[in-house]
Amino acid sequence: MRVSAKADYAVRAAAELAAADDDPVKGEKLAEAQDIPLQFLEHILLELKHAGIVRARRGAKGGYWLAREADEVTIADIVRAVEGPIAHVQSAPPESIEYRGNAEHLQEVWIAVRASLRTVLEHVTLADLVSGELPSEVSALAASKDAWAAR
Amino acid sequence: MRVSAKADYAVRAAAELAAADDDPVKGEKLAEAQDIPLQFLEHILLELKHAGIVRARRGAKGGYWLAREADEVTIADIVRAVEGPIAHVQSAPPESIEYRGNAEHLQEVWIAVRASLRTVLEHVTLADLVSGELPSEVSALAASKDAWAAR
DNA sequence: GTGCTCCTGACCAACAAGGTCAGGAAAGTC
DNA sequence: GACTTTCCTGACCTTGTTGGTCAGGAGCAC
Repeated sequence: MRVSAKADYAVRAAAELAAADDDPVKGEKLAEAQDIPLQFLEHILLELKHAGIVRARRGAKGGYWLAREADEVTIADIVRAVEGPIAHVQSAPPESIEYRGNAEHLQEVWIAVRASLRTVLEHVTLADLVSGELPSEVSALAASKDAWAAR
Repeated sequence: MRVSAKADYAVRAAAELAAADDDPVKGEKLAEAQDIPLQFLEHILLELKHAGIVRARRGAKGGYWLAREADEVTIADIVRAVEGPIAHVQSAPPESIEYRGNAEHLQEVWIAVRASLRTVLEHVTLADLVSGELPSEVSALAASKDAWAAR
């Protein structure tokens, strides 16, 4: 239940691309802006490219840019591109697991876990992230005092 | 963003203990009831014991039982005992990370992710799980059509 | 003392995380 | 056409995690 460095880096780089608004941005500039190891970032950007989220051109004047508008790319898209499916249990989707005995209703719990993750990740777009205007359900979650307490 | 086999096993075993209601249950019986490799399960139960969730006695008539009432143990307690903190980013709690440039608001997003996980995991108790009567927010999440669709 | 059951550490193979290194292949510039 | 720039790709590396197994010790009950 943790967020990998790769996913965090990917979202941060994508946020920079969203702010650059279709102008190609060099990998090196992204790496500097977000303090990410360049060569590692290049691998990540390649994955985002293969997922159809980002485009790229080589050579002078080359760089990376978003394949879609910033308000049509969600955090979930990016996390899935680099980490794979969200909220799998034992590497399988929760709807495919059969539980027995007293754990029978655990499936519904894991489904609810996935649904709750989706309500955040699929509703925040890169445009939201850059502008800081998160969807109301999300900022409500982040606003409660409890949300900031470690546990 | 996945649920490990260990966490899944731990919750399932705990559900069996919750149903047994303070009678010591042998590891072997738990392993059979939930189809978990016995020796692996013993390690997991040990972790639950160290976390103060479970108690145990050896010898004939020995076994495991819950240290607290089933309605006072949440899924979050169990997941934390075996997987560590929920929703850490790059192995650090989201409230401790500083984001720069266009990713500045990413912190709020990760905080919201953690909060949304907590609304599920901290509100479902073992008693809820065994009875099948999940808290209304949770069953609402699990009930929506979308929640069961793979993506 | 003799089983029974938990407790614990050691070990193991496979894989993921988080990178680095080295070179190739396009795109633009002169 | 040569040269530079920048992306593209695969190979490699170290460390830790996942998902276990194995072997023995320690406490409890009879």
